Amino acid sequence: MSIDFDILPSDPVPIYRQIVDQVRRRVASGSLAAGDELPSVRALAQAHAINPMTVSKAYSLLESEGLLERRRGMGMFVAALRPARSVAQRLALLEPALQAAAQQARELGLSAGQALEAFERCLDRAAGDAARSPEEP
Amino acid sequence: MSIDFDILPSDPVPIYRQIVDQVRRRVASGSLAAGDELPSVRALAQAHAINPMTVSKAYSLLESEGLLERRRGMGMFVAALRPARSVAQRLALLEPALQAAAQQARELGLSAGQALEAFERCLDRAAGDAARSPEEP
Amino acid sequence: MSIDFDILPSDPVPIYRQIVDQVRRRVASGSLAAGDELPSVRALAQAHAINPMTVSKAYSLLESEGLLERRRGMGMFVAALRPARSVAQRLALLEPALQAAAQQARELGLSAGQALEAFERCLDRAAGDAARSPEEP
Amino acid sequence: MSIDFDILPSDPVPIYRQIVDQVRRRVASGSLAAGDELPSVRALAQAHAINPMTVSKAYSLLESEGLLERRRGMGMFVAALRPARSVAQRLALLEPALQAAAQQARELGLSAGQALEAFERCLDRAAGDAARSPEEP
DNA sequence: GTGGTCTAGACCACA
DNA sequence: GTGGTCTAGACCACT
Repeated sequence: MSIDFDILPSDPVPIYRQIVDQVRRRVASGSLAAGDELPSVRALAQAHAINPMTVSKAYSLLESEGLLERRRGMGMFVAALRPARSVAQRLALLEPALQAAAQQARELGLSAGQALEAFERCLDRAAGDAARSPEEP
Repeated sequence: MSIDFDILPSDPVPIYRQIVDQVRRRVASGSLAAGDELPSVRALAQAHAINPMTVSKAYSLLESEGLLERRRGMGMFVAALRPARSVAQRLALLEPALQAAAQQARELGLSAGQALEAFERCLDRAAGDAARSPEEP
Repeated sequence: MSIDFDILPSDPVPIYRQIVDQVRRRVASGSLAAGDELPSVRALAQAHAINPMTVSKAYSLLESEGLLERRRGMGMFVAALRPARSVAQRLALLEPALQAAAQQARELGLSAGQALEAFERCLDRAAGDAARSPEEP
Repeated sequence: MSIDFDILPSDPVPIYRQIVDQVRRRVASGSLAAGDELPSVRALAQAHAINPMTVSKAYSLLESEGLLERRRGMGMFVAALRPARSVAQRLALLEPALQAAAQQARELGLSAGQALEAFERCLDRAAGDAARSPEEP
């Protein structure tokens, strides 16, 4: 309930990386706020049928990054002093993915209009997939 | 000269994959046409300070895929009977990159409009970077 | 009031260990003398926002070690027959910390003189921080 | 020959941490210079009879810290642009260990002179342990 | 050859 | 209950 991760074991990007990336973005967006508790290593591992060490590795990375805070014997929490970032900062985090897509579109000889239209469809689908979209009432 | 690759050794996607993907997309778009010659393994390796075996692996993959043709003593060429693909086919190749970006945008709490706007800027920049844009004069 | 602990929850050394070590050293130096009362578990826990069980664990260790004495309903006291130790014994307790620092200094390529000078500054600062220095008026 | 680590499996500080700390200090001192290759994960693991994953964990931390650079398929190297640090910077790295020792000395009721003398003996011993001291001819 | 990832499971330490 | 550390060993990917 507090947070559900999308883990795709078959994805080429490693599982621990999927966790790291999702936490990063959710903290940036404020959907994970300072002080929030994360699911325990064991709970997350069991929920997705992955190894606890894989989860632990992700959490450790996020801790050494200053995004999470370990409270001994109690669990992992979103670090204090981690306010949600501004729209500009969040757009900067999105930039690399957009640039990669733009380069591919160019190499594929697609027009900007064609690429934008396809992206819009993807965005609609992504919003629909979410349990409840943050966009509309 | 005929073709310049964007190789980023520090990118998480392996170098040989970067080469393979770029060739695939350029053949799909027709910017590499049947019969065109590719840079020699040595030339490409030297130009980007990468291992010749890495280039060779990429070319071999593309050859076994039927996209390239090795002419002994002469080099690698785009195989005949490799017409550019339709727009729909090329959009399908672009899809994965767009979906990844869309998911990230959602996790970052960005609206579809904000994401689209940012993507448009990336497309403009990508077009500007190209020696000559395939879209308009 | 009688004794103030330096507790750093983020320190890699566990909290209960920080308490145990500080009590041990203060008893060795005589700054905690036989019969002195220690702060109650609750008081110490509240003062440093730590778990009472953590304090309790530290006190229990010190009790089983013979350093402290639990007087029912009254609190914890420094055990009788616990004379301050000799300078040589106290230096032996300091040794591990000095050896660790010496090894680090060597790995950092610092000369003995540079390390000693820096240590002297630390000692001065530590003396200054103390309410009243045990060395001179 | 290139680099030998001091690994003490019985030390309370975890093995991977011992490796991380030693690399950090050696890079700071210049005894490991930019571009130097580190022992391979497997070699280091075998030499000290520890698990390759333990070494790998240490190297990964150092990489994410920017101190080491992974060259795919070739090994780990000290990152470029990692000049040895100034004496002041190296003293700053030594500071925490010195402060801990100073606080302990104070709690033990030892005079600054007594602590300094003991530290000097430790430094002499540390220098003697080193194969060849960097201090004298 | 190199490092990366993941698993399964043990054991420890902390609260 | 929590996370941390380590092992043993498999499999993958890159050069």
